[in-house]
Amino acid sequence: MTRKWLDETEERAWRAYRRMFTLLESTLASELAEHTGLSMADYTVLSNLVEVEGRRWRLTALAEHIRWSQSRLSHQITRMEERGMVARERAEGDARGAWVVLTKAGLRAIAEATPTHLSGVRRHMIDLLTRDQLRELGDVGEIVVQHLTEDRPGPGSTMA
Amino acid sequence: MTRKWLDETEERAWRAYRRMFTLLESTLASELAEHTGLSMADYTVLSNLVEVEGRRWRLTALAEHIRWSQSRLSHQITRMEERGMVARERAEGDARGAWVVLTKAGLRAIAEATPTHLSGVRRHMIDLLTRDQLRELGDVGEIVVQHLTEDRPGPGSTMA
DNA sequence: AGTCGATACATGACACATCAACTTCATTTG
DNA sequence: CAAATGAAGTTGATGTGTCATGTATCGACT
Repeated sequence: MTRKWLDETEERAWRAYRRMFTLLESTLASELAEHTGLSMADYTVLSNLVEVEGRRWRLTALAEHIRWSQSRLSHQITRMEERGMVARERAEGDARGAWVVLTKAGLRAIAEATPTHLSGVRRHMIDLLTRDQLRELGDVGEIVVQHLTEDRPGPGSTMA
Repeated sequence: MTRKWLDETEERAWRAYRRMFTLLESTLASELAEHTGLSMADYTVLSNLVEVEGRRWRLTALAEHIRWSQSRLSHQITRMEERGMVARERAEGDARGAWVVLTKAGLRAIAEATPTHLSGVRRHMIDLLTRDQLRELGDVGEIVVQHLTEDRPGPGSTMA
């Protein structure tokens, strides 16, 4: 039962990583909610819309990009639509499809939220680390990501 | 709008980190669910119970430890109680309080789940990294964690 | 044209998380 | 010691995610 699965260095890395995520996420989420009224889910959708040509995504493509299930995205878009931040448009040339497009209100919202959010990212993480640590973190992330995308399952995720 | 908030190195680190988490989490969650029928939430509770003296926690203490709200934990415990993995016991000496204790079934469940889970952690992350990278990751995590616990808010989190 | 299997998306039921009360007991304090 | 304050947990309403399924359309093949 008390057999060790990870040695000391490994366990320390794993625990620290996990705790970092938990704390960081909840801090960023509450700062974002407090300053802008957006949830992380909202932010994910909006920020992905704003940084793309035409400010529109096909539902499925976006879902895949942010690793959400189609269903989750569809529900989320429905709710955001009700709040006027995005709109659906029928896709020309494919009568099944639809675009999610950013509205003026959505654009305003993300424009306001971005500084808040990224300054939090900076204060609570980026600025605490050296250039080397940032590079290491990038390397580590990319290694793991690459491993996990060498075919692997699809959606069923938790966030962006 | 296209003003840069993070430089290239910073943005790469941030994106890689985030993507790593998303992928890792969903992979580990589905492997765990498939092999053991437990959710990550179940695993979090069980693993924290098993590694402590007496295999019991006071509700509030556990909630704080894993950074959940009391309410969330209470609901989760109720559901796990229905499945027979944990039980509540009234606390002696404090008639308001209650202990969550691990049951035999819960012990069996976590004993089975741990190898599955940690081998996933290993395969999908630990074994991909060098010792130095593990140490760096540990350092980075601890730096951020320390910063975020220098008073900071409480619960309102998302996971363990 | 007609069938068939895939694709794009929506939906409703259910599981889980969050939020704001609420209950019960402990502790402080005037 | 009574009243107030606070701590420990619970509960129910509501918001959000998941799963299985439904509907429409597309594309290919006959």
